Amino acid sequence: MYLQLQSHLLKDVDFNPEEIKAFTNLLSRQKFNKKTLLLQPGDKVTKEYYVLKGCLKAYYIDEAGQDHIIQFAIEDWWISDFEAFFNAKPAQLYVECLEDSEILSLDKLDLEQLYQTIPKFERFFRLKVTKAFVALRNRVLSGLQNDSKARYKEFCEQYPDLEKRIPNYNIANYLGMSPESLSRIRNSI
Amino acid sequence: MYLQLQSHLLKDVDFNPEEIKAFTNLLSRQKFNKKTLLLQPGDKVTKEYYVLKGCLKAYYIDEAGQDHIIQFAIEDWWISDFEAFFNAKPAQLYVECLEDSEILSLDKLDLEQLYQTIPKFERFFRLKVTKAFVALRNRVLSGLQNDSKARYKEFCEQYPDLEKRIPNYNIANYLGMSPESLSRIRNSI
DNA sequence: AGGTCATCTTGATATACATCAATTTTTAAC
DNA sequence: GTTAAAAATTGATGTATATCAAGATGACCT
Repeated sequence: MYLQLQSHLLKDVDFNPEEIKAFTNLLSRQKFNKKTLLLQPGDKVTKEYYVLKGCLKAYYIDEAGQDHIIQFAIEDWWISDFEAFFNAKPAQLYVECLEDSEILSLDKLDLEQLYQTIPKFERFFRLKVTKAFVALRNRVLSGLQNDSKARYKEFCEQYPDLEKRIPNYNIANYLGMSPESLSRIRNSI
Repeated sequence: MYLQLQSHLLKDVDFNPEEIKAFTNLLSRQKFNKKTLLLQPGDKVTKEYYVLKGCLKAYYIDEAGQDHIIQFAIEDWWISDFEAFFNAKPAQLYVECLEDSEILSLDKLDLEQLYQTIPKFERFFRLKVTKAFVALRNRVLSGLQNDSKARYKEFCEQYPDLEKRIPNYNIANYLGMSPESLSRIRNSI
């Protein structure tokens, strides 16, 4: 059950079948329609979400009313308001389905307990955060070092699956440029 | 011994004295002069560094020969090429002293072993990475949402100790603007 | 199919900020 | 303390990209 999740787990840490079972037992499966909000600011964030199928975005709306996309998630990715999740603070982000999606949710309390009984999971999630950290660092670097066109090209190389699937204006937002600019860039390639 | 490190450890996880002892036993202390490189591209990264005293920067030089500062570190901060450290890859970054500095270094192998004997340290470093992750996320957001002036103001609020201590052109680089712009901004405030 | 709404494109204008160049101020070295 | 080197400032100009506005294309609903 959840074969893709299973290989996702085994990619980083060699769990045995019982450990995987213990983990999957904690998960609950749900379907959500496009435009559904899994989280919005103020919510108590008790879960993180693994995408079985579909596409989501996490974004933030600043004081000026502008929204800024922090991450996308498609199949085999995790998404949530991780800051709120880890620090037990209310959400600052929206998490919204860009497509009809099928999600596994993992509860924070269950996870904490799992850490106690099987410390290997502490390792798994440390590795996961570390990878996310590196990806973010590269996003910062890309922003400092590249102009819009180069940033877009890099995005396409890194996330070819996202580029096909996600509307222009969402990608532009993620890359920190206007939809008009992205349109011109696409045209010029 | 290493009182500041001790309280740094206890801030996130309640270690007992033996555990702290086990940790500090792994550390080795060294002094470095200003401009010394602790790491440079190609090095095997076997250590991460805790700053007892001084100031350092980690930066990257891109294909165009431009350098980009990824992080600063002063007293009570950790610094290294974390991507290389965690993934056992050769360094991509330079780590350089901006002042004469006193450093504790922690070896990766020792740390891995410590994880085995005292899993609490796995938790400690997971929390540390998580915090760094959130800080980076905010840096991305700040870059997307603010103009140069607002970014500088935010930097000053967040890191008042750095702002005083680090040369103009290093801060400008970190914030992704030219030294000239930062100078004008400072003048206009 | 037709109509409505969302998304994308294209052109004209505006602006924040980089770049270049020259000068002043600060720091470091002997 | 004098000189050299590094860092910071200031002004003039250029450019990437935002913004504004209008129109074209595409998707979705009944």
